[in-house]
Amino acid sequence: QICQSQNNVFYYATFYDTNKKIPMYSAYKFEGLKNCTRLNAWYIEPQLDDNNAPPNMKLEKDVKIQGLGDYQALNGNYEKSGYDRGHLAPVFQAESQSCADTTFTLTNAAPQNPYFNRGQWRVLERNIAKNLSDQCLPNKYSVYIVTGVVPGTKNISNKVNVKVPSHFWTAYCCLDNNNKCQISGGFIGVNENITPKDKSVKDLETELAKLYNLTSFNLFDRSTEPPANKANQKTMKISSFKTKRQ
DNA sequence: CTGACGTGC
DNA sequence: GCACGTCAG
Repeated sequence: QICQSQNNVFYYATFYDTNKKIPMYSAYKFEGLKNCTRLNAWYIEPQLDDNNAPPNMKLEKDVKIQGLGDYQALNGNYEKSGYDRGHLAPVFQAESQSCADTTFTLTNAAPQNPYFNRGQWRVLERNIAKNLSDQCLPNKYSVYIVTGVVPGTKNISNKVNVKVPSHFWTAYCCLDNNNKCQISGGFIGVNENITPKDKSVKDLETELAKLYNLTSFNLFDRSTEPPANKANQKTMKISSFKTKRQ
């Protein structure tokens, strides 16, 4: 579990698989379209490979620790792989420029078919942002989005142990003053440039439980109580995994 | 940094 | 034509 931060300010949360070296999901709050610009570099998270490192993302060239890359993907893993570093928490839906900057960390990215990333997935991110802006923000709902992947069996390349997702999915939930979800929905698509399928949260949970081989899977916190307050006083609703055994 | 590419509007 | 999200050099 990583709370993505720069200078100790936290912007969103990621559940990262250090074995497969891709995130399972990123969860964040949507506050409208901000026209943020993109970085042209990707950060990494030193604390994954070094327990003593502080939890702020850094540029790879500024990190000098032994065993770098043992527990996370590095930029070189993606080079000439034929895959994009596809954002989970996207730039397009970021709440601020600093937030957009912090999405450029490899723990928030997974190998994505470039035509899918730049094609149908991009269209989906934009459509969701527009619908949420029209339907939820004017009502003063708090909008939470969680975006994740289903790991496939393929590695990004012969020698590099970074798993290529079989699917990308995303789900949103608009909470009213009483923390009740008033508007919600989701999408899932295979990692090819095919239009992702529209799903209710419930149907998406059922499909994901099957794909993850879990007994149940909850995208959003079922409780009406706000979750433990963390991460810059944002009440982030994190999806939860319930595994058969762990 | 710049230039380029494919997608989709 | 234009915006977008990337990549290569």
